[in-house]
Amino acid sequence: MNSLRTGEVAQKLGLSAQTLYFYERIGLIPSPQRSPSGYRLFGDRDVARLSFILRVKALGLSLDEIKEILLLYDGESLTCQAIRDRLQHKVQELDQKIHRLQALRNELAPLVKECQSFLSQPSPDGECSALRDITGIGGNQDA
Amino acid sequence: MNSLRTGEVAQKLGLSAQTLYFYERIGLIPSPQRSPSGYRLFGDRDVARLSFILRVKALGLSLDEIKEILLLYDGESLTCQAIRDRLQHKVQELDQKIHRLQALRNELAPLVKECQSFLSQPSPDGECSALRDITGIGGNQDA
DNA sequence: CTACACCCTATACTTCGGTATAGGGTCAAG
DNA sequence: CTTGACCCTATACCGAAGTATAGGGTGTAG
Ligand SMILES: [Zn+2]
Ligand SMILES: [Zn+2]
Ligand SMILES: [Zn+2]
Ligand SMILES: [Zn+2]
Repeated sequence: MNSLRTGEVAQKLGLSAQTLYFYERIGLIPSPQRSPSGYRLFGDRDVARLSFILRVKALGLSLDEIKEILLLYDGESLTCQAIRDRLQHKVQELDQKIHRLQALRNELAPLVKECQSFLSQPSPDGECSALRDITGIGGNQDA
Repeated sequence: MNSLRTGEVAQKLGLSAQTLYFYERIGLIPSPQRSPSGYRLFGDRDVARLSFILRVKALGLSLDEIKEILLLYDGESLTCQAIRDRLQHKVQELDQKIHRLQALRNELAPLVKECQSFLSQPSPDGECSALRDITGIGGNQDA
């Protein structure tokens, strides 16, 4: 029975009003009721749905993935299995992303070390090997 | 003395011509010489610069970060220290990103496990606790 | 009545690293 | 001379998740 206006919901959930419009536009939430003058009135269910969205978003799911889950929910076919499949898929994606980033990190880190040791103990030829490795050119040079 | 046309450079480096135009537009590479009829003619230095860009991009630096380095290079102030600072900064950013993703992963994984064990051995009340945790609502429900 | 806070819609803009398209020019072979 | 491969510019578009702005309506307090 209690209904909140856009600004109140935004305040409560830490969103902007624009974000609420946006979620409505992309079909993540249904268009809420309106007051006679056209103001949105969000009921408890609307707010609960938004809370769910934010909770799951914080777990790292994209709005599209959340929308998929909510479609199942709306169709009353949101099962344990469906959730499990999606979360598992997401975990795998996260693992892949983590591995890729670690691979990059492990290529970058040695170069830093190399530069570091060169800075503390320059070799006689005056050129850091990491700098040379990266540029593939050597230090500065013209034409 | 040998100069390549756009398509040849693109072919050689595994880029599209559009990408070359794009790099030129954003100032990553200088506008190369032109033939009398207006065709781009990339010299050895141009190709070397592009190779550098691709090499460093493969290390995970953004085009903006690469541009910064190239500006130093163009100003002949590309030092070991400058490179080291940038790479170190990047490594730190990668570390942060990795940690964030791992935190997400570690929040998600237990939920998958919970659903998994519920699927193999449903509890009497017919509701998976992970499903309840996530939705904050329980299974399906209306108004 | 008027100021002000709040609300509405529609549209454009943001970042990033390009890709796609439209509409035209150049050049060598046949 | 025409065909076809190549080149040019300018512009729009992609995904993701919004943010910003313009231009207007509503509701209440003084
Ligand atoms: Zn996926
Ligand atoms: Zn160095
Ligand atoms: Zn940074
Ligand atoms: Zn479950």
